[in-house]
Amino acid sequence: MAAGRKYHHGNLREALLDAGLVLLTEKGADGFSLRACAARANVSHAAPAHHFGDIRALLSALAARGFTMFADRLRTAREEAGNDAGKAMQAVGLAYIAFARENPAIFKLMFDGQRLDWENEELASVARQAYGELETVAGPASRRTGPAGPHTPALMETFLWSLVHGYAHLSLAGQLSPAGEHQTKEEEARARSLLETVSNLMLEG
Amino acid sequence: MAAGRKYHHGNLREALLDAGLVLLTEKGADGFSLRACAARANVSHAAPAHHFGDIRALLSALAARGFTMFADRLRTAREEAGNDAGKAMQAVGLAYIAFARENPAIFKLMFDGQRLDWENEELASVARQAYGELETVAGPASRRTGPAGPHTPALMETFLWSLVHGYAHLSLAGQLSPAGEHQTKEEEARARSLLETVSNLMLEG
DNA sequence: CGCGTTAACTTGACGACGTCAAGATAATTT
DNA sequence: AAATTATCTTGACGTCGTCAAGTTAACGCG
Repeated sequence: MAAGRKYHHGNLREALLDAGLVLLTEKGADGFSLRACAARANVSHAAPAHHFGDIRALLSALAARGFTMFADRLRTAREEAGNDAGKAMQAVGLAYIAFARENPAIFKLMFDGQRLDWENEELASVARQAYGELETVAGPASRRTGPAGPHTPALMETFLWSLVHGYAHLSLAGQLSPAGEHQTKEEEARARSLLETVSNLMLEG
Repeated sequence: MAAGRKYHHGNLREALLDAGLVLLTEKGADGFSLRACAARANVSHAAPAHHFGDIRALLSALAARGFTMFADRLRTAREEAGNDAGKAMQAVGLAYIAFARENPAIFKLMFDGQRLDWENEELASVARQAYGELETVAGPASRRTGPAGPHTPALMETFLWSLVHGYAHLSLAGQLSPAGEHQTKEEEARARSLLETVSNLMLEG
């Protein structure tokens, strides 16, 4: 057995999640693997199997952690924005995009859908929490009548969600800045004016 | 050497792309691999290396094919919608989402950004073409003044793009239908009313 | 306290993957 | 016809996720 490690780790499950989070944030999705997680937690390559049946379960638990951080971030933004519906919507939208840009690998994992097990109740629960924040700020945009039918709450939520999620995803894919440029500042400004426009259209249109 | 194959394929490059496209559409992203492409084209596992230096180059060429189909689809939708700006915007938006739902693996590949080589000029060119369709239908929404600053063309393009892309991506991630349900019909209707609302807000707001 | 049971972890193996190096074959050029 | 070059094969390497079997330590029970 390799040097300096006890047979019983004691808290391997959490240690593997910590390791996974570090790998994802520091090395990106390419640097992540089950074996790399195990190595970083100082256990053998097959140790994770006991706590997570397969890599799908590990990724789902990681995504759940991501959604928890995500929901916290959105909630904080909403609370700090106060009672102004427009400001709240903009703040939550910007927080959504900022989180994606600051945690690209985790964000992409959270919305993978292919590699995650959505039967996992913890994952579904924390994801629902994050969605709740969008519900809250999109709610005031709903009304009984509109130019093209009623603006139901569900429709306004999908509207806002699609918009900020699309912006975030396109930004991570490098589609919003001309090839390879790291124009963080400029993209931040674009996101801001986009959300100003959107909140105006949704709330006053 | 394995039975029934000639040493010189003659058109291996295209055959590999065909194979890749079939694998992606039939087996999904998990069923795709360089070796699987080679096997399907009836050549050895290392044959692709000569036409595509690495898997990145093969994926980029595949994505380029995807963007070509995509741009065609968007252009057709726009042309069939006629001169009504609202109808055109809705038609292109719906085509964007429909393409994603009909070609999930290719669509995800096209917007991966991690696995693609955007220095590849063919890829960049066809992607630009697809974006041109969005430009065309988003253009009429721009105006010099708005409630929150000017609605520049670039802003309206980003608006529309983010919205339809976000909807498409969330739909593929299974986030828009409650867990595992294949509500194609219902999601189609949701997309339709969403785009009606959006085009109204963008064009008349 | 001691002993058996069980949980936690290791070791080694398997097939599949992308990539590289070396060799074989066929088309092209001279 | 010979030499060169492009194309493709074969075999190998290290890495990956997963499985089976063995080893160690913790826990429950007499």
